[in-house]
Amino acid sequence: MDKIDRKILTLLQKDATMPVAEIGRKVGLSTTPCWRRIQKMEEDGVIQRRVAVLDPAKVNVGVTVFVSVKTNEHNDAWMRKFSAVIDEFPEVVEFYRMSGEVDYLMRVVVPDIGAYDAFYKKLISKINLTDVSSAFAMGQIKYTTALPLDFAIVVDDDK
Amino acid sequence: MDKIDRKILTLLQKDATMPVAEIGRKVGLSTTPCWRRIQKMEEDGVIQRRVAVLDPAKVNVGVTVFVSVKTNEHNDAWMRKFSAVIDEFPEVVEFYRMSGEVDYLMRVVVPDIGAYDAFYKKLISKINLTDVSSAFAMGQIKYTTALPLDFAIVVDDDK
DNA sequence: GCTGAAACAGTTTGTTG
DNA sequence: CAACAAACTGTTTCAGC
Repeated sequence: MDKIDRKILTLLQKDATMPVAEIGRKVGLSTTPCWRRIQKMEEDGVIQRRVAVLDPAKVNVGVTVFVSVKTNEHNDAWMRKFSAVIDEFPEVVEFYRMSGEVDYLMRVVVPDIGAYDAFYKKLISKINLTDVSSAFAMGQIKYTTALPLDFAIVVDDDK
Repeated sequence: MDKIDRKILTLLQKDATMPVAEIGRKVGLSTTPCWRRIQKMEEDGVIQRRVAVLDPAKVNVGVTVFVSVKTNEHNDAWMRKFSAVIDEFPEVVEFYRMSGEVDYLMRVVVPDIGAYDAFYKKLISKINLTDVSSAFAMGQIKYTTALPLDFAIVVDDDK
């Protein structure tokens, strides 16, 4: 991974439809070497996939709720069970195991508070949760799928 | 938006490189009408863009931190200022205005705790924040850019 | 409004400097 | 390694149903 790879990734994180020839032009490479670099980063799994990003409001999931869960079950089996349950809910778009006060945190997207309540009831019917608290977002000020590349390890082999 | 549109979006949210002909085959449509539907959803802004999704660990941002901010400044001007500051930090990938206890919540991605500390110092040097608390994620169990389509309004004009 | 085919653009591969 | 060009694959447009 060198500076050119980073530039390529920056461009692809913004717009994955950009022709390889144009990417090449922008990073100072012709089509073939640029294409090979992209190919390699896909093989290496640096680029995981290319996806379409939708407008949440336009598909009627304009409300985000952060759900914090505390539990007494601090074991691997329970975590797997919980993960499996969450996997079945497409409205849970992010799910983290936390350190500190809260044990798990998830981001849930729904149309409105009513739909959140329905989700909540369905969730607690599927798994026994000790302590759940919900925080509603009044607005999404920033959301990006683009990761910062400032920390990426630059190997820059020979030059 | 009808059931076919939803199927198309489901496929494109998973893999935006799929040829239109193949999408058509999967939803029971030939290339042209399928292409027109996709085109229309892009014009309408339902599909916002197509992006490359990277592996966080492979670009050295394997650690997620949720940062909660409470403030006394409950006015629009301050919010704009705060937003503008946050926009400058690529490590902040999500930023929400919250209801309840916490006023703002952001998700920050960094390589390690040291980098988080550097981020934190830089942040508080740019804007005066009353009460900041950080919660570290020990692991990302689920992360998807795919929104649930179960809530999307089905218009289904004539049929 | 769909199908099928033709025209076009972009990708992918191979040959050469 | 990069450039160039040929072959291929997918996209976009258009005529006919």
